[in-house]
Amino acid sequence: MEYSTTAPIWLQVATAIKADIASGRLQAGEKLPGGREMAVQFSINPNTAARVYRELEEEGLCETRRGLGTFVSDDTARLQTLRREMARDAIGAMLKKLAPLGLTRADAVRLLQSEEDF
Amino acid sequence: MEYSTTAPIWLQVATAIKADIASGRLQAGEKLPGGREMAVQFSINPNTAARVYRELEEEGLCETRRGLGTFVSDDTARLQTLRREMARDAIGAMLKKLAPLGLTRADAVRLLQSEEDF
Amino acid sequence: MEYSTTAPIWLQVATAIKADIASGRLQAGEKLPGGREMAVQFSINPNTAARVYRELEEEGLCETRRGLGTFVSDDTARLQTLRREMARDAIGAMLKKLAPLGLTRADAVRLLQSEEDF
Amino acid sequence: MEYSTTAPIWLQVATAIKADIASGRLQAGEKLPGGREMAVQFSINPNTAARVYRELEEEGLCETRRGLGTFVSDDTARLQTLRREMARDAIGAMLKKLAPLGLTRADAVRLLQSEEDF
DNA sequence: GTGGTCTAGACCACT
DNA sequence: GTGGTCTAGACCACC
Repeated sequence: MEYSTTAPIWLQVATAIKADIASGRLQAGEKLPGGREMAVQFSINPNTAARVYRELEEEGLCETRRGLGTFVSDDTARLQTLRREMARDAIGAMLKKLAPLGLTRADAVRLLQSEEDF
Repeated sequence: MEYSTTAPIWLQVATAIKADIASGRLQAGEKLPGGREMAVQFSINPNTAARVYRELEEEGLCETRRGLGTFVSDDTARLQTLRREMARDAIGAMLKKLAPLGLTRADAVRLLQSEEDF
Repeated sequence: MEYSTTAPIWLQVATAIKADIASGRLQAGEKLPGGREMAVQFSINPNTAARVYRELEEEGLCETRRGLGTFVSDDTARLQTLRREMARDAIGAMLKKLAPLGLTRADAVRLLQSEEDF
Repeated sequence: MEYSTTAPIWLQVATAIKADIASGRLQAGEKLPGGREMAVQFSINPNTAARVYRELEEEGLCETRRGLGTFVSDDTARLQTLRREMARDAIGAMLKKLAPLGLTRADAVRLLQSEEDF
């Protein structure tokens, strides 16, 4: 058996910010805190903060403008894709857990439509 | 922000065994490996293995009979409940991730029924 | 015939503490000595001390707050139940010893009301 | 704190036999098994069996007749006293447990007369 | 062989 | 400082 290890901090922070973007708490084009400021907010090293922005940039969710700072992408199509990716991931994870119980996608639909409060 | 830590080994192993019980890979009443044997299988200390069985016992999924070993509970009602709990958890986790995206249970149903392959 | 064995140390200590809680020598919400301190007081290993607190916690008599310590439950209803349980146990044990002598509960009442000093 | 130790086997066996005498399972004057026979029955050493009879004899509950064996005392007054002693002990033990709960003999009577099933 | 108990000592996370 | 986790190894009781 393989034991799980903690995800790197930069990934945890990046994921949190992705969630904020997908949910709209961070708007398209909005300015993100600078590296030093983020380092304080998240109690991390400035180098780690930079790693976070690099990750978000590579995913096309942020843009860094020299001398101005880092901004949420204003590519609404990309942002829309992000939402779809996250929904897709959430559903995929559920189906992956349900499968070993012998439950299919149809079963999931049935359970969701049942009156139980999940 | 709170950073995640690794789940304790005993919990990871217990969770893996729970999954095996829920999926039927481990049958009701079946004997589980002894503490020392499990310690070898999972590369853990016998005391940690005992911790695993204690957890499963507290959840009513195993029974330990002194001098004989530990066995999967033969309480089929409990086992059935376990399956329901796990399905419920999987669905609940999904809804929790979908909510911040502005997606409801009805949206989840719609997405599951769409032709996309998740 | 089955010969009696000594009760495990953790149970003896737990029982002593239960008695202190039931008698009010330990008040609801009161802080109990930390694991290491208890280990010294009772001349046991810190791990055994932890076993004691685990037992008391499982019985709902203590609450452990990480980084703070272990405290007597402030659930007065539970504490009241404990008193009733202990009284019930004491009476049950007596009746169990009296039964083989052909003495019933009514006899016990009669003996208690007699002027003999027990 | 003082930890309990196991009672000596001879005492445990003697106590078991006392209970049999008090309850009438062993009648006044009845012959008890010989030392070797008892040793087998209780899985103890013949010397330990002898120790058991010595104890019972000192308490006036048995009589040893050279060449014949050991017999339950036919002193019915003594046997009656035994019954009273045992009842007294049972009640005394109960009161000793009730005292720290702030419960008196009168409370014990009240509890015994209540409709609860102990 | 099994699990149950106990000791000894390490490291980590939380407060 | 606290409790939580993990390791290592001992001895006992039960089957």
